[in-house]
Amino acid sequence: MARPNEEVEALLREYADLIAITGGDAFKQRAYERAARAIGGHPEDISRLEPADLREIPGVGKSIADKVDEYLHTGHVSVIDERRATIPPGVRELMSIPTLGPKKAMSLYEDRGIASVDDLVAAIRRDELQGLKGFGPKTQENILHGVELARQAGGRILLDAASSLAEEAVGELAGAEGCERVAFAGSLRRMKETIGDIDILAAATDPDPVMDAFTALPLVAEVVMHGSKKTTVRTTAGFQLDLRVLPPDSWGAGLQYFTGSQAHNIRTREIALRKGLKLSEYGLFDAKTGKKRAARTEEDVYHRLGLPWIPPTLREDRGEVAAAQRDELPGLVTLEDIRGDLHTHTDLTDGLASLAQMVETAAARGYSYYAVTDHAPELRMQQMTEEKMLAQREEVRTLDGKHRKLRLLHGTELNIDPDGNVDWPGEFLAGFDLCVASIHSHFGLDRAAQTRRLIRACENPHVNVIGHPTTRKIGSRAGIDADLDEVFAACARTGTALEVNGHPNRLDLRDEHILLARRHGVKFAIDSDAHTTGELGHIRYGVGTAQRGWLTADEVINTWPLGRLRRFFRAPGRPGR
DNA sequence: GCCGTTTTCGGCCCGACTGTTTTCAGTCG
Repeated sequence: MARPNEEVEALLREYADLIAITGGDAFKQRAYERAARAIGGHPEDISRLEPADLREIPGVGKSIADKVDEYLHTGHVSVIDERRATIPPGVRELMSIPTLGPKKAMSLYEDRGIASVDDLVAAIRRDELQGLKGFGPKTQENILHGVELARQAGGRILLDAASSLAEEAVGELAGAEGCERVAFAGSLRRMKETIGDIDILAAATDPDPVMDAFTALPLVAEVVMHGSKKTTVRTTAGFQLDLRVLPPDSWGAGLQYFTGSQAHNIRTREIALRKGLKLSEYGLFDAKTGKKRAARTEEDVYHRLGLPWIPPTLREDRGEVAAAQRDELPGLVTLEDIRGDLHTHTDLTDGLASLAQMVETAAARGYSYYAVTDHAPELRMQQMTEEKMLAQREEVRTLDGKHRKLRLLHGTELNIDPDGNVDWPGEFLAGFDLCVASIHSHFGLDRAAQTRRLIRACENPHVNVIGHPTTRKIGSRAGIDADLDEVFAACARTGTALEVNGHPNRLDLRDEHILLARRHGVKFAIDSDAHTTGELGHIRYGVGTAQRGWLTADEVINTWPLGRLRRFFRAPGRPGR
């Protein structure tokens, strides 16, 4: 579904880069970058929008809407093709090397004919950059180092890995001399699905001991940049951490600034400007007198801008600032709202912990209900049988009541076959408290077939939740191609919940799909899909993703009391249990 | 190229660090 949006985003980004490389208007370049981001993050499939609707997307005006329309109809944009023809594609590739931007890339091409990363490495090795302005020995060394690092991959990491790195660093820095406060900010605080680098913010009057503690962290392999306000290090795995140290009375403004996103910050700074104020990481100041108006807490900064505090997971410039101005921010679902987990596994199938161990951990998490949903027989390697399932149900009923506040639900995770059928006949399915149904095979069916398949699963009266609906795996498998609008409409019509799977390599549905689905009035289940006791904690990434999709607790069925949840599972059109 | 509670023209976020062109441009976030 997101394909056309992603294609257009990439195209507009390329055009923005080409404008920068060829020395075009910097504001025009930024306008294209902004429109690219907005289209990439737009919840609706843009190929279905009329040009007039395209212009409703922030940052998209007549000129860009026309280009997008041209692309959607012809597969090309003539002015972009023309601009492309003037610059070899490898020149843009040069900009992927850290410290090389458009100016230096163009200078390499114009003065030395360098048009690829390989050309550049060869030129440096042959010492052919002599006399080229801006390319002294240190710069050349940095370029070679940057190319080497890029070739070793590194790249973005998943939320759980980023969280543990950040928590380790924050824990260590908290003990540094003079460190009054320390926290992570950036995309990790916004719970973005992958993290490119970790931003840590500390408050101290004297920054030096904190900086020194940072560069001395055991995880540090290399100090990239070391100043008195900002330091950057790289881990042995090639991952980057930034530390900013600010005066303690700038804490709130710093946290606001370094949490981003960049697009959100631009929005808030524009509001500041209109109010005759200037916003930086040091505080909110009167533009004329320079007098400080707010800085101590994030709440102070937002309030002084005339806004309520905006949760970090919303700060993506997807309309949250306008919603805040109208005082219409959603009351987001929180981890504390979650009363139970509806998708988990045990060692009866591919989990690693016993039912008793999983239940014990669920009870310790304070849940009021907990569903075990082991795999059904069509996932052949799990060798599931009716007998095994019924034996597990006995065990569940026995364990139920061992924990005073925790009710146990016996469920299963069914497999949706290519035709949309699931394991087991209806009479057997009727014995479960709930059924999650998921796609585990035939990922390559065409769009029509996948759409039909998912809708049929929704229409099965025994199916309560569609598990990891797109089946994507971050960084390794694209989601299936289906008409998600049709699928979401079917979920709403049949009272089937969509899962927000919290496993860090799934996060499925993802934020943008959640935004789209909730327009249809769908309900959601935030699940861990845990296969170990520790993975029950993954539900927090599901909550983060749900927040990024603007979900309120009422839209999430596993925030409801058990009675309401059971009524939802038996809603009209569904068989009695 | 976009946009509007100062504006349909004239703005467009702001600061840190590095390397090098010894006073600042380029890059980054």
